Amino acid sequence: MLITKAPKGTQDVLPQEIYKWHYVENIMRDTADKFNFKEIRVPTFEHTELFLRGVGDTTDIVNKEMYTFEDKGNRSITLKPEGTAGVARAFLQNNLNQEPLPIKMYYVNSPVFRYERPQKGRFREHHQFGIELFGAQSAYADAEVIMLAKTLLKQVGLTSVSLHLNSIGCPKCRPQYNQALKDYLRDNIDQMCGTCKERFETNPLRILDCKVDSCKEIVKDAPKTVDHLCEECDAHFNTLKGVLNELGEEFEIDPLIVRGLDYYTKTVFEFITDTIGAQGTVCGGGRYDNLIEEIGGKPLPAVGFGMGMERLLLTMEAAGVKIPKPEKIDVYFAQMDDKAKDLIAVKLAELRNAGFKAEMDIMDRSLKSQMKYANKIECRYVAIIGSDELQKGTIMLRSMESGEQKEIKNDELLEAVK
RNA sequence: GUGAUUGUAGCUUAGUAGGUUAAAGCGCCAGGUUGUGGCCCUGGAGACCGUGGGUUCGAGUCCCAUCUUUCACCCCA
Repeated sequence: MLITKAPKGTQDVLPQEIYKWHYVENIMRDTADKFNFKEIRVPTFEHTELFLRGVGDTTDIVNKEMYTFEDKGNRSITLKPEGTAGVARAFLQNNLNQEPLPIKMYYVNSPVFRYERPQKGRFREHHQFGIELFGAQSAYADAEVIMLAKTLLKQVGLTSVSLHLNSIGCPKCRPQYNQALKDYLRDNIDQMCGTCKERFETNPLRILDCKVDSCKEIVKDAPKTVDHLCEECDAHFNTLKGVLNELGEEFEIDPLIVRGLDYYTKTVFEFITDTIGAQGTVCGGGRYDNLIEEIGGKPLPAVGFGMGMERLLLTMEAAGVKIPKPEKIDVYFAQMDDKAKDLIAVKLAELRNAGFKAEMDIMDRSLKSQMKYANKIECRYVAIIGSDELQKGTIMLRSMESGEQKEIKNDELLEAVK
């Protein structure tokens, strides 16, 4: 039984629905291209160490959600639980910092693995589109990345996915903020949940993200990161907000988004929808100025985001976005005489070479069945060749839309189906 | 990891208070006289009733376990 069942939390994308994926993938490529980002493809798995260092070994993702195993050479390998670390690794390994900066890259349909309990909009394997921009510290880089996401959403027909923005500061201002937060929480920490008690020591920032009601209540009036930014971070954030306003983009400052990956600094943002259930973050990203250094490179600023294909598709469906169906088949060849098959094969090749989408019967069905089949797979024309036509050197060409049918010469086919 | 939920033909479902050969619609395949689709008609294939135990003379229908589905928590795309 198990061998005919996909593992929990994974999904097949079937031939009948693949056009939906192609549709958004094409828009992603086009949009990235307009912003002059270039595609990068990196491995599906990396050395576990990369994620421990890059994503952070106190994060939930690394702690309990990674698909980690030892390969036959005793290397610890992990299926990537997010897209950025692998790209950063490739950036360093291939010395892309020696190329003219900034380096602007994207990836499409990149599989991401996390051991989670599946639910609506959440899977053990999902696919991400993502953007990484290396080398620019300007807030205009943040704006560019955010605008790319925004444009993309618009291109796929989504206008009501809201942008939530925050700044969580940098290593310079973080300690002061953590101090302020701890000072505020200290009196109430007893009433908070177990994980928050731990976070209080290891990563107080993440307490802001806690969903336990009692914790949320306490956190509600906690100091905000945006009020404790150092001069540089504050200026950066103000510039970003300024550009977005200038561009007429709506956003909401959400002091509680902190993101679950340790590499983020300064800007963090999410595009959130309330139409697809509890897992409403369609796109999440931010600035990660420490990542490159963290994994062994010279310090280099960077910004990026990841966008979930499955969630995007769900959101589009919820919004009633109409995705164009694949093009019809131009010509289907029906045969009523074995001797016609070679001729059909030749005609078929001619049509295909000329750029048409064409098929022939390879099931040896009756003419009636061939017609029924042609109808089901949606053809513009059926070209019928039986012994009569074979003799006369003609083809019976039937329009499946109008039902009209005419006999044409063999060599008139290309012209007739245009 | 926690809580709840689901599991009958490819799909959507029906299966009486447990009782003989498990139904239907859609889909699929084939026919409906001489070489032809979309409607209609007829026929056919297709289900070890998720799996493994148990209760019972007898279980798709009851019990247990397990896997799976779905939703939520958590986390995140």
